[in-house]
Amino acid sequence: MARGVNKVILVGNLGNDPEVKYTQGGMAVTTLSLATTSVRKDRDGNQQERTEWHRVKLFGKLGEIAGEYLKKGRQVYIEGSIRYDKFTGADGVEKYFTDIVADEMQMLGGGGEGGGGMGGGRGEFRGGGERAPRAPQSAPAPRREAPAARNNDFGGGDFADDDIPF
Amino acid sequence: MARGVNKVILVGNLGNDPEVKYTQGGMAVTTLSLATTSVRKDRDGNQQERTEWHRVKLFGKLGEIAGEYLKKGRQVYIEGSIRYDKFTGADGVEKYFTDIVADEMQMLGGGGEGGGGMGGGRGEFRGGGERAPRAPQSAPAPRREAPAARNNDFGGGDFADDDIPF
Amino acid sequence: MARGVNKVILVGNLGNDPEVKYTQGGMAVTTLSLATTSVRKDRDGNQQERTEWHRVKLFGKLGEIAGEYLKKGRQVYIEGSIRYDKFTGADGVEKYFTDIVADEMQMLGGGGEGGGGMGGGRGEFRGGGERAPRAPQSAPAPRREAPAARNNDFGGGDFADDDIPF
Amino acid sequence: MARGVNKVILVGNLGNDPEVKYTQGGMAVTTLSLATTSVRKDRDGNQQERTEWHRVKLFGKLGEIAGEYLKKGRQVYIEGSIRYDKFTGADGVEKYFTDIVADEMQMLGGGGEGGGGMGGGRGEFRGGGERAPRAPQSAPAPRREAPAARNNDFGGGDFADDDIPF
DNA sequence: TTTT
DNA sequence: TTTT
Repeated sequence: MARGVNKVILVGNLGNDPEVKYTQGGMAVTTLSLATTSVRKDRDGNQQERTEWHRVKLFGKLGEIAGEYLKKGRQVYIEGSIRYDKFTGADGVEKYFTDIVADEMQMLGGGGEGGGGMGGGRGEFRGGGERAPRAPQSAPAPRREAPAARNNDFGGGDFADDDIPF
Repeated sequence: MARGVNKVILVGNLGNDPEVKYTQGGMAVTTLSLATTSVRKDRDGNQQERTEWHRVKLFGKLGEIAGEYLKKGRQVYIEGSIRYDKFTGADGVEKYFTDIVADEMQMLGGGGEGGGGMGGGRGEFRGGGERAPRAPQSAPAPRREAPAARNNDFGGGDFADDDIPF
Repeated sequence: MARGVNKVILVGNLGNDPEVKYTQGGMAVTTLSLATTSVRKDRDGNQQERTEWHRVKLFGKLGEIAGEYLKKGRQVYIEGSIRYDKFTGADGVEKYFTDIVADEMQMLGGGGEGGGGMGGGRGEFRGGGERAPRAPQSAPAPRREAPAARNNDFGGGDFADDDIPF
Repeated sequence: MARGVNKVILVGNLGNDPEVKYTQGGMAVTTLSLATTSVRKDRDGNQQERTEWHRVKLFGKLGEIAGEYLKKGRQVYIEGSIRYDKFTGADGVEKYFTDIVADEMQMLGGGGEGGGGMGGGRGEFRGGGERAPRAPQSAPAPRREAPAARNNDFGGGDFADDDIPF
């Protein structure tokens, strides 16, 4: 990436269960509806609330993990970037969409029906857009240990370089 | 604010001069068009670019300062939050808008026609939505010193508390 | 503030109960010990963990709220800046300290003894360094509603300006 | 990474040229001294400045690029995490160090001797800790195009997946 | 030690 | 010293 920074950090609760789809290539594309609420006082001193509903997209392994562990009501930390898209419908009307493309996810404690999920586990995930196995059912089995993954974490490489003073 | 985090950090260049308007109450509402570009390789190994154009809104004093110092091409750091709005047009068609509401701004060196602006000065600004004087011309005069302001910086207060070990 | 960005975002768990002190001027100064853990694979493919312990300082009302609601084990979101300090001890030896000075705090669900605290409530706080009342006992009484506060939130002002399209 | 968020975002100027060293394994380890300055008013209404000097470490390719393009005075955007270290000197005295470990870097316009560097180009870099070629001189040749790299960008992989709607 |  |  280059020329610019486009970074979004969200902490919010899911308004619904994640929606997982797969591309023809077998890559998971998961969509979350995430609420963040802010409060301020109006000029009469009354508290006013406003909730933003973010549409968050998670690709590849990150999307699979989200589909596996997140549930409606769950609180989650998302780091990603904003993407604006425009589509022209069959009726010729242009439609605009704004997505948050996640490249990191961290489940937070408690909240909603999914609260405590994963046996109370909490984990951070950074999943990549790498091609998922063709069979989506092969999503990662629940692990006892809090799973960890992140976008652009291409397993191999020499990053496990003991030279780096971790 | 409460229940959630909704934070955006952008570093980009202005596609146009800032557009400054004033509310009936005399508050500045400035709109920036800010580009952030990312690069990736497609499956054929070719570099692909994608540019997002963010619509950034700055209110009050922060908006005045932006209107005063920013120019097309200028590089700027913005911190704020995402806001989604929906309007129904006269034709009954719903239109969606996504804005980045700035609560901090920092001019960065160089870039475009405005490059070096402010006599080469660079400054961070945190402006508030506080009501501006009715006469918009009363925007802060250019200072030799890099001006500083930020949203929610309500001048007075006891924040200049020497107890705080700065 | 000016010329630069110095921003820290942490999500971690408290290793101990908050430690609250008061300045002569009556301002709360609360210190948290906050753990963040990262995991990586070493070159032998074994998972390695590393935990950073951050010393987080919260001043004024924000410090009072932290002292009131946070407990050992609690998960919390902190936004602030890094501050490096050097002191010379009575023995003439220089000692270095690094603090995270919080300007926003958000309690997250679950975790530790304090888990669920506040009647299960969750809240975001932005507290200021404004001078606290001389009597520290006057910390905000627990509210049923998730309290909200933030640094530089100087209550009054005109920010509750209905002109701003919240 | 897992269980926690430890994120730092800095925009500052280099106080000196980068210092590049190499591990026995041939990996670049570059150190920057980065200044961020904040301003506030003391209780007498006088402006007070305070500068933090951050010690930023960049490993692998990211370190090579930093050593190649950054210069004293240059303004730079850094994203990374905080790492606290303790060493015991030969005299038995414990010494503490705090580093910012970069995982993304973005050169910003203007500033100091290096100002405009790279033929006026500006680029974002995300370099990895991947093992560099044994011969450090083989650092990437200056490119006309703003180079791009980031930590954990393990070149190959399937990330160039045209399925992902970029 | 930067920058303004 | 936390958490999983």
